[in-house]
Amino acid sequence: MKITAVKGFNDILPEDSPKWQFIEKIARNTFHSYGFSEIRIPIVEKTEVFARSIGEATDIVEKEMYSFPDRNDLSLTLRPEGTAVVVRSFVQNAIYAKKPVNKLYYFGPMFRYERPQKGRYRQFHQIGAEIFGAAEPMADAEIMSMIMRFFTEVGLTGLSLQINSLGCDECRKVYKEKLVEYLTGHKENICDNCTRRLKKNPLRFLDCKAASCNELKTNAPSILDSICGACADHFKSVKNYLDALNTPYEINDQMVRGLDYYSRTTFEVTTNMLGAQNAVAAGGRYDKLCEMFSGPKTPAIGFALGVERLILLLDTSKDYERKTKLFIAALGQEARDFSFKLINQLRAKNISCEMTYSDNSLKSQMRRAGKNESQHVLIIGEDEMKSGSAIIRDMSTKEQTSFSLDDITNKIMEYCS
RNA sequence: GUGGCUAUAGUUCAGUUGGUAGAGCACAGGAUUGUGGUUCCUGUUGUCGUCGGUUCGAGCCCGACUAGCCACCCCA
Repeated sequence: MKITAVKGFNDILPEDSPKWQFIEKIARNTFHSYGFSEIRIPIVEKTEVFARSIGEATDIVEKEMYSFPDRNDLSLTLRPEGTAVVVRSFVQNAIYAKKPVNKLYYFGPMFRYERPQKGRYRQFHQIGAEIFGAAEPMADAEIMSMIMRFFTEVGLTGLSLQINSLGCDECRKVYKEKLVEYLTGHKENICDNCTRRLKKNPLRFLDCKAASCNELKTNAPSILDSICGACADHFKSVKNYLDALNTPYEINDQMVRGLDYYSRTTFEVTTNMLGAQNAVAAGGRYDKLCEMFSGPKTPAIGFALGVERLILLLDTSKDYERKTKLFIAALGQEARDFSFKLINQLRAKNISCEMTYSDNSLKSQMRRAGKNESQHVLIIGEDEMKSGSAIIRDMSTKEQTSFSLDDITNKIMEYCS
C-alpha cells in the first residue's frame, strides 16, 4: 500500500503553483496600495484562542477543529481561521500602541475537519486582511472595495458583493426574539433542522435551503428593520461610501455568518459557479474581539478569501506560468562542457535557461525545448565548436542566425531581451 | 456525522453471458549520419484499491474495509 496524503490535504503541483504565485502577487500589490502590511502568524495556537473567539457553540469549534494535546498536555489547535490569531498577536505584541490604525494581511493554510468536496478541503488556504482601530464606516467601505478591486485585478467577473448588518449585541437580541416569535407561530411549516435551530441558533433559519423554510422567509422579520439608530446610521454610511467608491453591492438581510464575533457590517463575495460552495470571500466587523483577548477596546473589520475556490474560478485558458527563456542544445562532450559553463554565466545575469543532463540526440533536445516552451534555442554541436560559432533559433518564427562564440554571453543577453 | 457514485498502466478510460488484460495521451527511440510543437512506425509500463466469500475458474458476482469524488450539514 502506497503512502498517501491525509484525507482532504492536497499537494499543489508544479503545473498549478504559478496560479498560486499569481494570486499572491496580485494580493500583495493590491493590499499594499491600500496601506496594508503583511503579518506572519503561527499555524498552531492554544485551543482557547479559537474556542473563546469563534463561539463555543459553532460547528467549527464543536466538531471541526484539529485539536490535540502536546507533550505537556497543553491543548493545541491547528488554526481553523486567521482572524482570531491576528487578534491574539495584535494584543500580545501591543500593535495598537504603534499606530492608531493598523492594517494587516496574512496568507496561509487553515484546517477544518470536514468531509471534503468540491471547493472544500481539510487543509485550505486563505488570504485575509484586517483593519484595527477604525470604527468609522469609511473603513468598512474601503476594505470591501479593496477585495472587489483584488478580484478585478485577478481577472474574475460575475462576482456579487452581498452586504448586511447584524447590528450590535442589543439590536441582535431584539431581533432574535422577534424571529423566534415568528418561527414559533409557524412551527408546523419549518423543517426539522430549523426546529432544532430555533433554540440553538435561530438566525441560521435565514440561510436554510429547505423549500418550506424558503417560503416562510418572505414574511419573516428583517434584521435591518430591527437594528438601532446608531447601527442603522452606520450601515447607511457604509452604503454611501461604497457608492462613492463605485463598488456595486447587493443588500442581503438574510446573510448570516458562521462565527460569533461579528457585529454590524457583514459581507460575502459570492459566485454561482461553485455549486454549494458559493462564498469566495467573507468577512465583517468585530468590534468586541480585542477586548475578549484582554486587549484595549479596538474596533476592527476584516475578511478572508478562499484561495482554492478562487483558483477554481480562475480562467484556465490564461497562461500563468513563467517559462525558461533559453534552451541550450549541446551535442558532444566538448560542446556540453562549454555549455555547462555558459549556462552558469547566463543564469548569473538573470537569464533563465536550461540544458539536458545527458547527451541526447538533437531531435530529442529540440523536443525538450519545445515542451519547455522556451523562446529560443542555442545550438552548439561539434561543428560549431570547431568553427567557434553557435546557432540561435527563434522557436516561434523558426529563424536561425549564426554568430561567433566570442563574447557570447552578451550577445545572448542582447538577443533574448 | 448522513446519503449517492466510483476504484483496471504515470494519466484518461475500454474490458462483451465469469475463462488470468487493452486503447488514447504521456514517456523513450526512429522515419537519408545534427533541428521541436502536426504526421507515421517501434518500444516500456499493471499484486485489475485491500481483505474475505461463491465458483473448476473472478477485473467481472456477493460481503466487509479503505480511499476518492459529489451532495447534505456547515463553511472560505
